[in-house]
Amino acid sequence: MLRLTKKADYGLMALKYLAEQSEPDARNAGARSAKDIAEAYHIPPQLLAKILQTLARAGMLVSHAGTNGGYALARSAADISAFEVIRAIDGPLFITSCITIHGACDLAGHCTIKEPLRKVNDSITDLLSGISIADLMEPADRTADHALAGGLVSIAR
Amino acid sequence: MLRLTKKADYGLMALKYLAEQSEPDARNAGARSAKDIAEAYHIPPQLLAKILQTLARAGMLVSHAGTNGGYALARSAADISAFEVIRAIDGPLFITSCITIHGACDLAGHCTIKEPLRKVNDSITDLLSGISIADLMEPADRTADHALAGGLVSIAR
DNA sequence: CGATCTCCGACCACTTTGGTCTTGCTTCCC
DNA sequence: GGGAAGCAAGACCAAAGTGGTCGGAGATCG
Repeated sequence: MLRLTKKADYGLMALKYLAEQSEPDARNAGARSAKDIAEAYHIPPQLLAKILQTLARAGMLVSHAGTNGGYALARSAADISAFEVIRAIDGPLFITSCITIHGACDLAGHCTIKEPLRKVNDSITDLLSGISIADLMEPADRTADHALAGGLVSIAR
Repeated sequence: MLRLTKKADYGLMALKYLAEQSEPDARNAGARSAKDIAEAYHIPPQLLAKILQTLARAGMLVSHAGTNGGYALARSAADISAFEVIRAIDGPLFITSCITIHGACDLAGHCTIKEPLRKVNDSITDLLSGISIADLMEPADRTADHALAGGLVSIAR
């Protein structure tokens, strides 16, 4: 269905939340517990915890255990792309099922449509790569226009 | 995982096959049985049959029962977009799970990332809408370049 | 008219996803 | 140093969606 999973959704929301919280001041190093984030968005705490762990393992977040611990962005919000997040959570994304990591189609010579679709796949990848967590924080309208017209992709209607 | 299902893959392949077969001459009105197409691509015949039924119901194919019957394109290959096919088979595609047909997010006010992602969603929709079955038939390299550079989307690397 | 071919709709099994529970480890505060 | 707060990591479960199969209904042609 060409949709990204709820987990990826949650991950993006959490990153955006962390980016917002850590920005205004460095009062508490921007560390927020998984529970806090989960409550802010009304999502299952334990599920979010697992997602945050994944992102921490992928190097996008740093975790701090113990009292007053939590998660914080490992990098600047502008340096984390939506594609990176989705890839970390949902795994490598391939638009067609016949495109494997080896680039070989399981239908060998029969599948003749994979090449054009691979181009589409690349386009989507590029599109998502050009959108950072920082972009998500901007006012809705400006955000997309910025991301789309800001040098990466332009759509001609 | 942002992937389209095998069914959609099969559907696109079948449409491409029908477009190719019906093009050179109108010997048999371009009608091909589901079994023929399935054998050509080595995919389960009955599964393909179901997919073709769906496409027929969506108005992209016309079916003809009985001996020497089969399916044929209802329109020109250039008038059928990849998006239309995917939408018919996999249902409406929404990149985020919180974007419903009503446009309302199930997390009410909490979900703050849906607006930027909706733009991404629209971009992908436009991208797929600009690719027709006819485009799939062209030589691989020219195809994507044509579809991408041919007025719809341009990628700046 | 009837045999055969093809479409058509319901049905079933498996994988993936979303979500929960349990256990253990690390850090901070008293 | 002991306990509480919080992360880490694993198994586990239920629901949904996907991939695939089966038997019947209807049309065509000899």
